[in-house]
Amino acid sequence: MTIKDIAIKAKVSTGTVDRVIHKRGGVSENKEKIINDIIKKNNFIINSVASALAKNKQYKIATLMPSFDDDDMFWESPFLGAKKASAEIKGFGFNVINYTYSQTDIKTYLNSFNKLIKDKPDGIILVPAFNNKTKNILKKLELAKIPYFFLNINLKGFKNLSFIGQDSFKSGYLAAKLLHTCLGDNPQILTVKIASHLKNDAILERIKGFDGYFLDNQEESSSLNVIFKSIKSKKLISEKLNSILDSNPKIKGIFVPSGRVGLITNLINKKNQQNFKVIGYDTTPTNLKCLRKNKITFLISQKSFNQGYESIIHMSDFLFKNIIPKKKIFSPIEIVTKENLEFVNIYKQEFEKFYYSN
Amino acid sequence: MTIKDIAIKAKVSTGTVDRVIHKRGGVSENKEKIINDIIKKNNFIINSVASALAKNKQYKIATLMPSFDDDDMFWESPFLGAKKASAEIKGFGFNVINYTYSQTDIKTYLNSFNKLIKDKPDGIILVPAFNNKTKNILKKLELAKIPYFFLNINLKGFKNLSFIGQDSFKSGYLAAKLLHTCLGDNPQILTVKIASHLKNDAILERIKGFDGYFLDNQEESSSLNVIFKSIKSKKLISEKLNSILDSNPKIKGIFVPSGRVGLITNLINKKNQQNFKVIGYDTTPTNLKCLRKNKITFLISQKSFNQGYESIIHMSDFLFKNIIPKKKIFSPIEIVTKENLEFVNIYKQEFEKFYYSN
DNA sequence: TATAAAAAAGTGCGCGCACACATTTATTAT
DNA sequence: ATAATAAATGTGTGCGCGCACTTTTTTATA
Repeated sequence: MTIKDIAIKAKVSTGTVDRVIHKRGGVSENKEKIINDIIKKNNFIINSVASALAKNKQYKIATLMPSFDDDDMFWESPFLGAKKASAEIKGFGFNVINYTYSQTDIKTYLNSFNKLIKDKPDGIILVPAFNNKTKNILKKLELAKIPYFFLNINLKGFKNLSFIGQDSFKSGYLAAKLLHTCLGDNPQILTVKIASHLKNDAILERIKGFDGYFLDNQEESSSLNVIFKSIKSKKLISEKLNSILDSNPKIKGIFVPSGRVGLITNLINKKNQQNFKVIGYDTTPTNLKCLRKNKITFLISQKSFNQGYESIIHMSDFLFKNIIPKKKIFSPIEIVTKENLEFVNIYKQEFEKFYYSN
Repeated sequence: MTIKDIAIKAKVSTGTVDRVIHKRGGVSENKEKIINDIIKKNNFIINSVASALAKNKQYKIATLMPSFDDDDMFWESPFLGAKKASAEIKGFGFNVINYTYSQTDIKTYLNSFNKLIKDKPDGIILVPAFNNKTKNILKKLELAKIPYFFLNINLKGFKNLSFIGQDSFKSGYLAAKLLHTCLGDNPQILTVKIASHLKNDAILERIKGFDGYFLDNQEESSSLNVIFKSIKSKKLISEKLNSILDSNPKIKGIFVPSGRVGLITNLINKKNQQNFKVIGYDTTPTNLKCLRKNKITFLISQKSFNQGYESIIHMSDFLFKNIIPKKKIFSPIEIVTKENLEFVNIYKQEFEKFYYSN
């Protein structure tokens, strides 16, 4: 069934059918009804392949994400996910341009944003940072009526079309549940925080979720916390950490509400290791290594590859088919252990192999 | 960059470029080199959208899966996954026809297969059953040179192009790890089997994996098993089950290597419930209900929605782009708990909403 | 009733490619 | 040297649709 077929059935021209399908107006009521009836009856759906070709329109989607390096590979995943989606939709006229910034250098953030704007993209995928500055720059987008999604990090009070990421509260809640299940009632758990965490909404939400679980499921719960100013002086962290663990032999679990969990567990003395159930976030190479060595019990994955992928797909669906995405698109909260870790980044691996071999 | 652009650069016609791209032969060596160099240099990738339109070819993919009903909804997921993929690739000329059979009635299996064959599909996605009969019918496919994938269940000794499903051994291994982590060393675990399980390779592999874990990680391990002939007489099962649990107070964990875990846990007496860590398979509605009520601790998901989806996508990539799939495509082994269950079928939910509203 | 203006409906081209067919050039046989 | 054949290369059409443009029909105005 094609537009032509419909036109013949309805005894009109293809132009009229086209007008009805795209609601361009200028069609008499009765003909519109006839055409719509035929469309419904035959379950006609526009051939998006032919549509894309005929439109002959080039769309630009820009992404702005933190960069990745050997020290922190986290942001490689969403980048590759976006790449995969880009490859899929290229034939439909979509060009995806990727910009990056350093999470510790606001200048790079603003610079990249300004470059990005100059491209005049049709849609933007943004991992927001530096909340106060974001307000200003996003005003530009709203004035220019450029739709944008937040990826991974959700800021409130913006007119982002969608947020694609994890429900951080619930992921913290799940972390608590896992430790509770492993350690039994009223376990002594050490939560390891880093000062910069306390500025990160997602991490704060995880902690809230973690505490919330025990509030919901136990009569009382006491918690043990340690906060490190920075992760630079590893010696300092190591000393402090081990002294806490030594002097609190009841501690059976360690919760690190960030992707730094591997770094932390590597600083625990050998003699202490494996006495604890350790749970943290993100399947970075460092963390996976610790998981393999039983230094970490569970990792909670954000499925950031999928987040990157989905963000591009949803944006293209919005631009191309005018499908309005949900305000919040939550990615699954995935539990990773030594025994299923090989399947975790399976799509990423597949894609890398494909992409770099082309 | 289009074929035309390449033709101009290489000072040949588009036909010659076409011949090189599709390796149709009949092009002189030097021109072929010139053209290939331009393609590589410019990272040219064929526009599959235009290609699909020009090919003007209709592909048929047939699926043959077990049917689903209120009693067992498991097979709805891969069906919907396949539906989603179908919708995506329809514009590329793909028509997906779904056939079903009853896992307890071999006639329906053969009937559906014969119908399927008559469609002369270009590719087939098959959930195999009745091993001995499968051998015969698949010979027909091999004679007709119709490529086929196995979905979810893998039989050995066939010329299936690919298998898409879970690594059952490893999923059993993971199940053991989870119980071990929760219950500590040398836990008493009851494994609940049903006679029909023992004919199911996947379930046998899970059990192997489960036992394998304890062999790998403990000095010694004793195991407690119960096998039920059928799941029909629930009263019988209930009595037996509770008597075992009553007389073995050391039992702290229950392992059901199949999707019947919800049914089983529902038959445990109230007073006993929640004393155990229970682990089983598949996120069927029944099982999810038990998870919500804390009757089940962990479910291991096969991600069958994705399996259905991926199978169609890989088949279409093979038929359309001649991309040969891996011999075994393993789907992630997903751990589901009460706290992350809402995100598990998120794609399925999304799709259902979309599909049934169109 | 004639005419202008607006609304409705129709027409034709081109998007990038695949493929059948036509034409040109090179090679071999006579 | 010429015809016959094979190899190499070129040409043209159409896939289904979107959109600009043209034509026809209806309605409003003098």
